[in-house]
Amino acid sequence: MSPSNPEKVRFAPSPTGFFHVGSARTILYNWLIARKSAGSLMLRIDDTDEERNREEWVDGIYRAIQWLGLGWDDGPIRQSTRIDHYQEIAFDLFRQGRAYWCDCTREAVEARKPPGTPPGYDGFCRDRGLTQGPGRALRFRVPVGDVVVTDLIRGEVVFPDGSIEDFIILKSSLAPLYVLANVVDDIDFAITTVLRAEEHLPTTPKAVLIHQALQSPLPRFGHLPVLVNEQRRKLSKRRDRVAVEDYRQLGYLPEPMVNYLALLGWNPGDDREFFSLDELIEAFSLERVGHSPAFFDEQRLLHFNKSYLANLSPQAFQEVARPFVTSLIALNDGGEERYTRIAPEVQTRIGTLSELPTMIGFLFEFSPDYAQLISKLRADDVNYLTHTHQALNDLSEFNEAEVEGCLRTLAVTLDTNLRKLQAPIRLAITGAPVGPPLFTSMAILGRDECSNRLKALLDAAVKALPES
RNA sequence: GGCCCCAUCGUCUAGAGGCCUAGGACACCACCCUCUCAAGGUGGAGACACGGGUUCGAAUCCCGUUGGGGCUGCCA
Repeated sequence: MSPSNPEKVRFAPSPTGFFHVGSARTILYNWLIARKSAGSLMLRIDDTDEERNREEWVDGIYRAIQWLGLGWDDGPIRQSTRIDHYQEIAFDLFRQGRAYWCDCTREAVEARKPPGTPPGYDGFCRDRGLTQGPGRALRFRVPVGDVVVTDLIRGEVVFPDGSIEDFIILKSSLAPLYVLANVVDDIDFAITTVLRAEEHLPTTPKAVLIHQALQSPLPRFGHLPVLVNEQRRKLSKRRDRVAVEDYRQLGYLPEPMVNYLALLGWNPGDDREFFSLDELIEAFSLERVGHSPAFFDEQRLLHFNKSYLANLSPQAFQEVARPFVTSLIALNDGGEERYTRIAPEVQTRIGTLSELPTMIGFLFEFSPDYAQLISKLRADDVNYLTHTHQALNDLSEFNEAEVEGCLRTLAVTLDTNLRKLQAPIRLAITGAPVGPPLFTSMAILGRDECSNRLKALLDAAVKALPES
């Protein structure tokens, strides 16, 4: 695809909660368009609703964008600092007869209409010639005629005459509403393309109308399919786990998150599924964005995370994983070395970094529930453990190869196989039936610690089952 | 209720009238590999919502039905 004209796009979240994955996808697509066209992305904080905004959410937005590895070229600008400007524009609209003051309460509007009538404003104050005053909001006078929205993704969407009510652009408190503020900003900052979630499509004709009233050329609009949960409902901060921050804490990496998000609603047209940011810039195009809602599938996200973890260099893996185990490592004098040795062994065994402490904790602190371990022992296990304990003590050298050789020989001697023999040993050494490779783990722990752990389980077992 | 959007395996999707016996990926199942668990390898099961058109020919175009979703706030 040949480079197009530089796009000026914007990402305009409102700080009313945790930054969520839908927002992450929206800024990603905007960012990709900006980069691909050698244009720019503006970050705009839509904080006109002082009731619901909180400063910590603003910080959350910055942090999340940074974590994702994205960024912005212009801003951040705060709509809350431009209130006067929006008001001036609104007053202009009033002076031009494109807006009128209205003192109807919601209740009054409902009371006027016959029961069962659809909700919505009835235009009561349209021609009352009200002037500005307390309790009066400013409504946009929607002109007669269909409104056509040309959408980059969906084509022409027609909103028939009469389907758009006279909507409020300034509250009675004179606080501007978001359609107005957005249009004014999009004009002032010469935004060329407005790319946002599909839930905004119904308000787009209002934006178009304001642009026309302001005699400003329209930006291009594009509406991305919404992200839905298992019940196929729009992802909700209340019902669903959607906070980018949550995924970060669970041990998801930003690269697979971005990669997964890119593919939710867009596809490259071939079978590729792994993309770096640069490759995304190269491959991305709005033409290949889908039309239908997409389920945010954690299972698939996990797959991407796991793949990325597995493909990290051992050093890189150690570094990204370290924050999840620092306190564990500190528990043991040789903790650092143990961590370094075990890290490569678990790299392909975890889906998220938060699984790490459970998987390798036994190397740093060990206080298993022996009663539970004993309940997992099978008939021959005490015998196996006894022989293993002895054989390992007799070993001249204690390293991974020696331990493995010893146990393989022992398995033959005991007329069993390694699979069966290692099971109780693993329980004794790691405290769990599954985990990292056993021989490596034992070598890391050293002979004494292994011996102690084997003995401990043996003693506990003998005490619990005197007959064996 | 009104307006709008959407409709291919369970999920994300490929498919822009014949290349489709519908392809890939996740998940699932089986087998192989294997010190457990993973990873890796091989194979399997699994979808064009329905009904009418248009056409020599439809997953692809049109209409309708059904289903799902979004909006319907002096929120964004």
